[in-house]
Amino acid sequence: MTSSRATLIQVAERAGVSLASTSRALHGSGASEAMVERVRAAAAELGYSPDVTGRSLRLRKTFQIAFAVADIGNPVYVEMMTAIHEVLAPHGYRVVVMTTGDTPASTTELVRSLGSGFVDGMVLSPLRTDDGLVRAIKQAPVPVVVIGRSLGDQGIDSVSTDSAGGIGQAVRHLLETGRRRIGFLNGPPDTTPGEARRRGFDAAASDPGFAAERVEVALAEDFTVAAGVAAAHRLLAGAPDGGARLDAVVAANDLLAIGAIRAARELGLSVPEDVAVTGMDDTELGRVFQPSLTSVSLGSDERGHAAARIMLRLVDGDAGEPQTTSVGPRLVVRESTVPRPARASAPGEGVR
Amino acid sequence: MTSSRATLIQVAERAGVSLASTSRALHGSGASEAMVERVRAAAAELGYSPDVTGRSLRLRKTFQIAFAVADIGNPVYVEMMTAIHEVLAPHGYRVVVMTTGDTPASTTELVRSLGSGFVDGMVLSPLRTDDGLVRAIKQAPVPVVVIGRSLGDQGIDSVSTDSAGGIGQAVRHLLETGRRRIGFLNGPPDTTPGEARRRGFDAAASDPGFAAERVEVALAEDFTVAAGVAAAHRLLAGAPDGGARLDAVVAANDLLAIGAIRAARELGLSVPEDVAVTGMDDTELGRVFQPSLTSVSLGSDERGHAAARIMLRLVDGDAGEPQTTSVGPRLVVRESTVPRPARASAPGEGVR
DNA sequence: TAGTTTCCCGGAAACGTTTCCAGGAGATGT
DNA sequence: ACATCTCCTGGAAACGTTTCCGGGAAACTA
Repeated sequence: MTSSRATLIQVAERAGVSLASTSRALHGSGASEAMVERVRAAAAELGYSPDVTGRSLRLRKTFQIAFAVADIGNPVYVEMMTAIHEVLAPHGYRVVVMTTGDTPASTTELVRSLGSGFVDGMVLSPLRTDDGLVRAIKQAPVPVVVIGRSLGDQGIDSVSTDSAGGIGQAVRHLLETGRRRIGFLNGPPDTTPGEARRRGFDAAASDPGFAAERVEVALAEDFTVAAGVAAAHRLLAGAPDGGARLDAVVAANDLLAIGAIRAARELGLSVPEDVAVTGMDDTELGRVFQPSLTSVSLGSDERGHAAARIMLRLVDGDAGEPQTTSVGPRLVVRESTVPRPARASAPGEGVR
Repeated sequence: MTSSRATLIQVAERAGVSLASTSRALHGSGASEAMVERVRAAAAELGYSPDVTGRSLRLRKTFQIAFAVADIGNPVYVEMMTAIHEVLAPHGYRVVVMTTGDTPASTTELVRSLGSGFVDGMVLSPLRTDDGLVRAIKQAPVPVVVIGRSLGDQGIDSVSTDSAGGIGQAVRHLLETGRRRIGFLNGPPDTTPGEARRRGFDAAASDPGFAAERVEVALAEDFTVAAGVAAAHRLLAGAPDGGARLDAVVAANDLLAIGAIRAARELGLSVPEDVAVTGMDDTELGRVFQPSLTSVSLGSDERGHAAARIMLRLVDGDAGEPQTTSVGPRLVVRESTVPRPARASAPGEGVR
């Protein structure tokens, strides 16, 4: 917190050369060996470090990428952010975290604010989308890569995953392991993830091979453990018509799944013996939980990586057609669905 | 991704007034009512939004604050980041996430890079510290607030917590609930948190009222669940001299604690009946775990809030003496230490 | 040796904004 | 009616950097 910093002009004076040469010697090309040495020495003496705001203004480039989600505390988004940072940092880009708010309108406002030019691009994972948001993204003054929905046909670069298909994988797994009375624990259906999960479950349930005898659905107020506990209680409290109790719960989310396990325990049911539970997202939380959680991985880190790589391509001016890249869902079977755990691996397996 | 954006000059031309007046009309004071209206209209027609890089250059202010830690995926740091963002965003500051690397040297390098002026300040939580880092922080060209160690006497603004005292609270709690053979599961002792925990345990163990009959220590390779499992196995495998097995484990961290619970289960021990386990940090993970984890809260969000508020004060030029503010540790008793859970509250208690 | 190319260097402009400064117009006071 | 003051406006400079452009010297070719 000391003396004001040295500027390029001062370095130039110190080295006794022009400003232009100084700049060239430090960054660009076209400087003689002697010049480079001389300027370097002067810069070192003065402890010069280039000012990025001046640089940004001239270059029209900030070397910053925004990452915007509704809830930066959500483990899934944390994983994405980490992945994005991993890819971007080595290329000299900084990551700015932002929150979208819950509504399409607030998200749209955020996208519009990109006009201020504080970042070179934005990786966005909107919780809810509408036409206005899509329009805003298309008109954004900097590249926007969307994680969550395939908007390639809309002319928007996006990284998607087949979470609907993932729900299908979970359902099939439960049927294959003998479950017949299946509850579907979803979050708010007006969100992008909620809508996709619902679609996935409906598709699975209308499959010819769908052998379930009983199906019930409950909606949690949001994608949290607490909401999951409450909704799962309704699901597991007992069949309203006196039918047999559910023996499996497909949760839209690891947090909801853990809520379901908790509710089951509170009702005196054991997991997986009495009721099997599947989650989605394959979070650390689910991996270390006891019983460890069977979950559909949606490759949060892969998606983050992919989005970041697309972003790098875009900010380097390599435009090309907007495209949707997709990472496949992958069921990871753990203790919460199979009575004799398939834990053939070493202690602490799946734990980082 | 369309036409290049409108500049203030274009707004001025459109409004038919000078550049200076345009700027004043939009931000500053000293513009007539008519002028403001006229300029506003022109700006609206052109869809003008001010360019922050130009603004930053002139104002010598970026409205950005860096948040730097070793591992941005760590739940504790995520909580801090969220808290910091909550405080700063309403004041118009953006948060830039950065990683310090594992060593004091890499952290020092990061602090030095602040000379480039891409942020107005940095909230830093270094994993390891040395004299060079302390010097670099003191000489940093922008305010730095350190979370983790009290460096107020070194002339550095910092937010600390008494994690050593927190370990003491955990130990006392275990003694009070009848435990007598206590294991201490620490992380790398050369880290700031590791060192503080060790100090705390040593202090507790040398207290006159320390009634334990047996004490053992194990060091995990890092602060992760996997490392915790491995180290806890050593701790719980049985006393080398054939003495009675430990009946309590004080872990330096929630992740290590969960590792310990897992190891206990693998050894056929039940928690908390056979062995009680305490964690530290009071993370979401520990709250939803089964058994829910008795943990010492170090107020990650409080610390984040405090650091952000100090930062706001600093960037607003209100210097004052560097100070250390401290938030107290707070033991939260849950199922992992008391056989008959004190869960008097509603289902899903402590779960967000 | 003269002409041509290559290589470096310095001057100056530009990126978009805020603010200092001077001046003009109108209002107020005597 | 004149001086003084207040209020508003426009010109111009400044923040720190990169890069275009022109020119001079050196190196090459014929």
